[in-house]
Amino acid sequence: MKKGNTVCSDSVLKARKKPRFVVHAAGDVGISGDGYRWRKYGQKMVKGNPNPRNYYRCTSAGCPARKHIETAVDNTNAIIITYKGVHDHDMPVPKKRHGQPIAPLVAAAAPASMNNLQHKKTDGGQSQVTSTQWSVGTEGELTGEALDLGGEKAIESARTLLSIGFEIKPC
DNA sequence: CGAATTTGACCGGCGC
DNA sequence: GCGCCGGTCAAATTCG
Repeated sequence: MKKGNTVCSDSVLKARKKPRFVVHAAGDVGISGDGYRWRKYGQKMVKGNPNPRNYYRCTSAGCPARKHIETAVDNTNAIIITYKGVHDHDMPVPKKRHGQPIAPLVAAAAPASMNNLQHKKTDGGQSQVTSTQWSVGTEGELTGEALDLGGEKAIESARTLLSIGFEIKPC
């Protein structure tokens, strides 16, 4: 809609990337897999962070949920997930998956739990922002730090997720 | 064939 | 008032 020049096509023709999607942190596995389906709609290089920030949006129609994922500056193996908004629908069962994923990964639970809290706090449910920083170790090490704007609950949630994450095995 | 991902450009808001 | 940065969209391409 805003795009006037389609320079994009040129660039696209120039050289398309082969690798579909390169995960991120070491052993991330499902860091961004919160059970919902996200569609990447943008990527930007933010100052102060040599790593690009990825913008994801819930594929569900009408769902205002958004997710920003960026790699921590300090720890390249740590990612900062910022959730904005809440899902106004249930967890859509991924059609491509085996019917039902064993269990949502660590990060998976994060947003879900927080959503609950937010829902209570803001009946309107408009500008909720939840930042969660996950540090992924080498193999199955997962450390999560929930940095919320003032939510001990968020941290607790994060903790819960953490536990979940530990119990769940990538594969 | 359908869905998802990638990249560049545009727009709006905020700061100086 | 101008400049900069962050955030979002849309078209094209690729993969399952």
